[in-house]
Amino acid sequence: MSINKHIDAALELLRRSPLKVTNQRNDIIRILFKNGNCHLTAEDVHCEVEKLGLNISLATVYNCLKQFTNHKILKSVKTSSDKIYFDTNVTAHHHFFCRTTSQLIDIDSKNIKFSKLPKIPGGKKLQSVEVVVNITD
Amino acid sequence: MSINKHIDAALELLRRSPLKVTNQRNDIIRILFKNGNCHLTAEDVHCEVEKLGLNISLATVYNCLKQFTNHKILKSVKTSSDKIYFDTNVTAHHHFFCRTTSQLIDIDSKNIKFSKLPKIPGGKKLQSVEVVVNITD
DNA sequence: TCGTAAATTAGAATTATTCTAATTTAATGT
DNA sequence: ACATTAAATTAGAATAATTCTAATTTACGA
Repeated sequence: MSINKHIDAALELLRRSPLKVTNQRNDIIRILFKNGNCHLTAEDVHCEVEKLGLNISLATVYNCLKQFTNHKILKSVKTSSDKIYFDTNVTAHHHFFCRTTSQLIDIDSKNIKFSKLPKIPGGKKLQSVEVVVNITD
Repeated sequence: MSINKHIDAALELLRRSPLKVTNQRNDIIRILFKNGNCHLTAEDVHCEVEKLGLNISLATVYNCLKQFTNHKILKSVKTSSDKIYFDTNVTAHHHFFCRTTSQLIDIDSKNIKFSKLPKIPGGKKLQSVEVVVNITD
């Protein structure tokens, strides 16, 4: 068991999920959550895997990130960049996206409030409201 | 000259831009703007090109859409889908994105109001605030 | 310990998009 | 009108991110 609360919490989510607990999944969770909240691409994670000398294929990295997202261990974020970012913060929140550096920064949901929201089209259900505040250098 | 205001306005924007006015660009503008506000992918546009028997290559469709976006004749929208949607509405506004049907629906900016927005990180400049209201069937 | 469904893997395939390099064209100045 | 030239068009190759395939391995409940 690690000393890192974020890692422990995520490992716990994995154990409670219907997903099987494998060495690869444990390793990937340790990589993702070791620095608290962050935004990593599949390639970022795979680089870290290589750096640590772990043998986890790129396909497995993609599979795990997708499954973790399906099971609310991660959240995926799309921006005007062409990569998928995986966010270790699964609570409702928003993002700054810097178009110069392609960097994502969390915005706590208490820092964005709406005084007006539109009516949901008939027959549809609200799922989530995502705000991206685009910034530049 | 067409009878369609949207088409005429967009053709006018093209003429006023530094871009050269070509048959392909005029044709693509007619396809994009004939139905007023809409959200099309490059593939959508190319299908319509084929259907009309116009000979415009896919590469040209991509080039034109990108140039139109650079010159504010179009706006590009990224969603949790993996395609770029091109929006004929270039004014500030937001979107519903239906995750079931992959359909985009405009939200007029007067229907979303903020009572609180976050402070922009130091050294950065605000570019735009984009809201996506995700919905499902 | 066994059985089986799920996970992993290497590499191929796919998808959307961009690039390349040769050809054609639009718009400018004469 | 005509030549000039930078921009646009094109087919097809290339790229980049991601997903798929099919064979092998593994986790874990019975």
